[in-house]
Amino acid sequence: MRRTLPKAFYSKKNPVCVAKQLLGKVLWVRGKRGFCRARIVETEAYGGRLDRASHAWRGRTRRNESMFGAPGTAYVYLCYGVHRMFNVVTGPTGWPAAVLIRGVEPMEGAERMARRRGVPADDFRLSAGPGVLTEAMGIESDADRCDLVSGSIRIEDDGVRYPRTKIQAGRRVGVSYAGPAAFFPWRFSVRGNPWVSRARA
DNA sequence: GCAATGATTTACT
DNA sequence: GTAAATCATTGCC
Repeated sequence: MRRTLPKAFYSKKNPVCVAKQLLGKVLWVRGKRGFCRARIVETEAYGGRLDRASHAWRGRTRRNESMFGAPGTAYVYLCYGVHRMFNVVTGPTGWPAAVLIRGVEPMEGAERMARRRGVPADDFRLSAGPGVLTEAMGIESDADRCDLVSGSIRIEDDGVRYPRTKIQAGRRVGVSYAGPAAFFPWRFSVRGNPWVSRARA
């Protein structure tokens, strides 16, 4: 069983729900240089007017424009001038919310991913971390605003479900500047999975 | 216009 | 543990 997630999956107003439900789903990229699939094992929710950690907290800008776009599209931005971050836009059009994909477990095309990254295919450094998984899967800045329902990057459900006890919630990484929002338990990961990022506290 | 900084990673000491 | 890479955005003059 394999089905591309429909627009309705992404249109829920609360990004936290989508972040939890994305665990176990399969991210799929058909790039100029090949095809790869990987299971999502770590996510973070961002958005709404109260989330000071969100890029949209201060309102709409050229960078975060795509966060206000249609549900089920991509928000890709450059972080620290070095790494690309891949987010899934959620909520109704005009409502700024997104889910950052922070860790994926390779399923298909791992050798190609390994070549891009310069690490062994069975090494977690391949795709455990938001900045490295985009490099591994060949997600570039031109993927910003890409439609995840019909475009060359998609997310599908292959029936895999993690039991509730395997899902871990915790603080988001790298948002200590965000005041109370820094403590929101909006980071979700699969307990014990080696492809979850080694995040600092 | 200029300076500081960040939803990170890696290689150092 | 600390620092560098590297640039768009932001805030302040």
